[in-house]
Amino acid sequence: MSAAPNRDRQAERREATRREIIDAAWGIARRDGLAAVTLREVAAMIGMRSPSLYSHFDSKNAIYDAMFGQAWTLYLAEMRERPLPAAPREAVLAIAEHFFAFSLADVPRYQLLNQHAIPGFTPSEAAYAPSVEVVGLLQDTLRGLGVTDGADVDLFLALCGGLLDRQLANEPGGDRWVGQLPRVIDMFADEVGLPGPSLRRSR
Amino acid sequence: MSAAPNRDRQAERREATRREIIDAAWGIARRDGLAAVTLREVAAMIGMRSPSLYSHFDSKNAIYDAMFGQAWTLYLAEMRERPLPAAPREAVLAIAEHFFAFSLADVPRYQLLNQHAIPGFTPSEAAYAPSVEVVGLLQDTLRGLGVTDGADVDLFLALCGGLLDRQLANEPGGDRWVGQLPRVIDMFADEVGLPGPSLRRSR
DNA sequence: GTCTATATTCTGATAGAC
DNA sequence: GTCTATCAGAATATAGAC
Repeated sequence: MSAAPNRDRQAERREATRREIIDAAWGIARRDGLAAVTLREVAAMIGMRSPSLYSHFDSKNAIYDAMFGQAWTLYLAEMRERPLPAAPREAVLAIAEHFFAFSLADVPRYQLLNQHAIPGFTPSEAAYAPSVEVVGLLQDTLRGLGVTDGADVDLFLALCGGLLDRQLANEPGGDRWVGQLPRVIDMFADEVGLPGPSLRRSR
Repeated sequence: MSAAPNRDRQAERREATRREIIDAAWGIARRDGLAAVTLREVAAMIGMRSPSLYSHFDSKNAIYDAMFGQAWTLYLAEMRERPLPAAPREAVLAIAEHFFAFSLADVPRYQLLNQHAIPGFTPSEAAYAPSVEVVGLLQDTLRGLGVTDGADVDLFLALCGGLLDRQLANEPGGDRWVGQLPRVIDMFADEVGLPGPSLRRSR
């Protein structure tokens, strides 16, 4: 019931080209910002002309869409394979630290995933799916640690995003805000009643 | 030592035209978003042609710059004339509620003032000045309430921004995040040691 | 699938008459 | 100060040959 070998090779080649396009777009975004991504330059980076991209993506936004889905899928995979400390308070901090590290490692990626950085772009349902899964996994994980209220999950995301956004907006590259993460996680853990010693004093 | 009356009238007229241009730009931004502001449409809204705008502003970014300065100046004025409750905890909540109301009343304005929403735009020092004054006034006010550490001011801004950003990004028009403001201010007040009863139970 | 060539549209900005 | 006319350039996207 499998397709002919020739078909497999073609599909593989197509997928490889799609990935080349997406990688080139990420490269431009990291170098010059998300808005600087143009079809001409994406094509040029992989030795193509811009119209050829339309053999692989229906539009420019379809490229952003693929980037969005790919990045959330990567984050989901990292979440799944990442071991967590047994102590609830330490575990919540580890989740937040992972999110911070992922975000700070690639700011344009953070802007695409978490801010509305591209005017005309709204992710498709398919690309949105892994981000929904991330939130679901986060909810399950937090529930396992004792955080059962959905509003508490919202609060956790707001606290993390608040530190990250201020850091990136006011002092990119510094740690004036993100350095307060243990303190904020302590506040959160106290608020929702997680046991364990203070994260700040025990370090 | 004053200028001739004719000069005053001319200066007034010039200032009025500048304000017309800025108001038209705000109108477009509120209707279609910040990025939708074009010189052609700004000019059309006040019965002009786009090249005429260059008699009043050096560039499109100079218009954004004036909008930025104007909005922060307005917020600064509102802060100054707004009375605060005597109880520290209530006062901090009132400051945050004012910030939320101002932000939610005009989302594109919030994006211009607090997010990096315009790719090529960086505010000039002159336009930035009132925003620095706002932070200074906030620091002074919080100090008067017992919040003396600069890191605590950073924390306050991160907490407020975190709720606002998540609300606007995920559920504009709702109150799933901003409704948690009293809770978050309670957390902040507890953390920095402000006296007074819980804001949630006393309401 | 990739190419050349081009359509279409829009942008901010400038030149120069009045 | 405002206008007409235009520049110079960018962008996404399409048509059709190969």
